[in-house]
Amino acid sequence: MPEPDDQRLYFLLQRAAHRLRTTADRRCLAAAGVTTAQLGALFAVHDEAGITQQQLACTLGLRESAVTGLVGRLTAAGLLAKRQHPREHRAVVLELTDAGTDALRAAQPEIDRFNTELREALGDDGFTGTATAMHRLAHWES
Amino acid sequence: MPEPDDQRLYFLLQRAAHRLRTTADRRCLAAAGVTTAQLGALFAVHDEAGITQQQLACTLGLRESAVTGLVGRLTAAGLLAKRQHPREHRAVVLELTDAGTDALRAAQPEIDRFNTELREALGDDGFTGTATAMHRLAHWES
DNA sequence: GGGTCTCACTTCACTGGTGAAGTGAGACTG
DNA sequence: CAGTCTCACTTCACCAGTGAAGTGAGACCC
Repeated sequence: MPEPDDQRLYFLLQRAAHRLRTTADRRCLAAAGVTTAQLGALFAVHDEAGITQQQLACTLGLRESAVTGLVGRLTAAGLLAKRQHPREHRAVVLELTDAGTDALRAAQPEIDRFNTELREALGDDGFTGTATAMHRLAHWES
Repeated sequence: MPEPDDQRLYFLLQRAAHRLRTTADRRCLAAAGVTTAQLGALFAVHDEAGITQQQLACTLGLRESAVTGLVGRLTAAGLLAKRQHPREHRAVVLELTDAGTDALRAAQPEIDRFNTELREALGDDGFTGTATAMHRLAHWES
């Protein structure tokens, strides 16, 4: 029988996301010195070298101003490098430094472990079902 | 067939949570002048008048320092009042002001609408399944 | 009576996000 | 060729959170 709390999916989801985020951030900081938000950016640049900040914002689902900050912290940490775009004077292209690649490699096992634990916690069916639901919500219109 | 993205439940969940949060915040700000984080605190105080900041932190799943800030903004806005605890000199007890009650009432329809839309987007089964999963993750050990 | 302990709360430096306003070099127009 | 437009990026004020260190009035023990 669902309690009233179970009706308030929104608050439940926010709490779960917050819980997971702090846990994962702590682990990734210990393992590779980066947060999961930073890892997301590093992964995006790894998957598409020479990406612009605007494209990165779109990929991560953030505003450009958020990306300015995120990229600023990553370049300050020496994990990312900004270069001028060959054709578009306003744009910058982003690339991983060696240290960035190292950080990505150092974090990978922790990410895999975390995902495995998530799968164990939810069961295979719960895991894929939740992934589907999250995908739907992330791309939900209005 | 699940794409590789669907394997990375963590990032998917963070994106969905972020998406929902910004949308819901925008709507609640327009309807009642408060964010969903603030609504969470107001609801908690409404459900348990005379709650302390420590209990509130526990209820919301936050650190006490986060609650200091949250309560500070809410008292500054005149939605919450701090009083001295009758027996424990260090503690403060929180209570809703009339304006706080009004804000809660103004936000309620928006919350209900949002939850209904969520249910429509996921389907009844998806909704309850997701709620169960979120509940499990929010109370997950380690 | 004085010293120490307790512990709810606060403060500080930081990450990470929004949204609105600003910037400025190149393209485009007359 | 001067004026205007475009638009990727930046800046600013704000909200929301962590984690570590600090604070201080009352309780407790000699």
